[in-house]
Amino acid sequence: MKTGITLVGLIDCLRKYTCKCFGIIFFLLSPQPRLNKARLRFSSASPSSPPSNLTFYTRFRQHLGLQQLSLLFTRWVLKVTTLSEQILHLRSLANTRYPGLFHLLQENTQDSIKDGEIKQHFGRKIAIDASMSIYSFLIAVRSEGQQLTSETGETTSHLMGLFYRTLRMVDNGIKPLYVFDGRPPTLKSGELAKRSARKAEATAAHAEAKEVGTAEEVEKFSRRTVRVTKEINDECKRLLTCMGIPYVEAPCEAEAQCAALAKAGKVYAAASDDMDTLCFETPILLKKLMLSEMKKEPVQEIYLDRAMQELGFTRDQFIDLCILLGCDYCDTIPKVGPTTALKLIREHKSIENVLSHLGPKYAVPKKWPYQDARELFKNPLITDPDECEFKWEAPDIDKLVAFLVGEKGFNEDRVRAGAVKLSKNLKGNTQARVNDFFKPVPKTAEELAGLKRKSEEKAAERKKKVKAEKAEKGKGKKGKR
DNA sequence: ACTCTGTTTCGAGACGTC
DNA sequence: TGAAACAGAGT
DNA sequence: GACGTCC
Repeated sequence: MKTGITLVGLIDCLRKYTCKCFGIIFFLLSPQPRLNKARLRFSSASPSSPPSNLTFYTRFRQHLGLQQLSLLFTRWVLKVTTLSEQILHLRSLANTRYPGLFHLLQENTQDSIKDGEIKQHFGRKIAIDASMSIYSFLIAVRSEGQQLTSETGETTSHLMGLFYRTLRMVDNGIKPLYVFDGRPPTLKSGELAKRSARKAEATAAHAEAKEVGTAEEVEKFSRRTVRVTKEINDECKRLLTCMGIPYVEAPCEAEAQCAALAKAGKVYAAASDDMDTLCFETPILLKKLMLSEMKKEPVQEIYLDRAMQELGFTRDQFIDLCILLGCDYCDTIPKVGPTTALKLIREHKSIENVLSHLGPKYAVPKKWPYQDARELFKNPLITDPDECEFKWEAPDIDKLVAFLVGEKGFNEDRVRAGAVKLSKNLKGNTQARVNDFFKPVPKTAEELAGLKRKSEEKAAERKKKVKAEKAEKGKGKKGKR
């Protein structure tokens, strides 16, 4: 036995994770196991063609440096191979997200995307996907790799993140409305299966790292095993209630509910980094809302109507475009990327027409539920926005302190200071709207500037590429576009 | 030349102090 | 999980 | 802006 996972270690692992051996196999077969790269050598299995049982067996035997494996172990290997095929299958189903929609809008429209500052949204109500935020808090709010905890050892990272982020928003005059996830649609099951496989992988890798890996590795994998549990969600809801910040529960996807609220005019916009939200017809999408102040990055404001208008698309066409680009619900057609997708929809107007005019070069996935995906975008399961009651109220300071300080061990002064901010900004609530006077003004000046910025950026982007390659040579005259 | 695809790597919160 | 930057392949 | 702390 030279290096690598020991047989004992592996079996031990298996024992711990009987049902999760998915993870281990996945990990072992992964083309580039990140952990123990040097020690796991039999990793050349390509994702497209799972190794045969024999190949796997042989590799494994060689790896362990054994003449032959016991019968029991052989059986295990067989089982493993079967599982691995399933996993690889799952992986091949991996649907890509929208790597392109944002860029596509950037490059093909003039002013559907506007950069701004957080201050511009003073006084506005904004819907936020709570689960997304909470998830990122659980991953990011850490100290020395460990989540923050109360004295009793309960995680408090999510409360920490939610509390201060909400404070910051309120401080900027934003009235946040949090939207919690319900049950995911069944069409998403493929995606979810993929995720759970990944979780299993991470869990196994995490366990393995704890045994033989470095602290960094352990930390890395611990982040990947993060899950937003019901308890965590409930605590967050409780916190929001104490803070006087409203929330609603979506029957299904929070993104869809956010969009519906925005569409109905209940809130000004949906804030999300996920372009999916646009497909649910939010008139305005705010991207990178919270990054701006600290990192000096602008808040990106995306207008759906302008995007569609400039692309010359109807809503149906826009959705079809998004489906071609790739969404959570179904795969993409191989060889159809952003450029081709745009061209196809422009030419044929709908996926149906695209399909009937599609050359034989393109292999449409056999099971391609684009109609279902479309349906989900057009008629998502949501609660009628008119039935959503939400109000921003004064914080219940006593309860807030009891909860955060009493139960979770937060610093009392900080919590009280936060509560003061909440109360103070609530007063602006009734007055609000002072900034409405400002809005029309920037429209001329800023949009002009925005437009210039846009075209400059685009020009710069293209020139960068073109110039970098061609201007150097001095060969010069290729005014692209 | 253009497009699509695959690989790799990194970061992901918010606050205050210095 | 994903986004960005890069290299590679197919057309 | 680079760091340490929050719990």
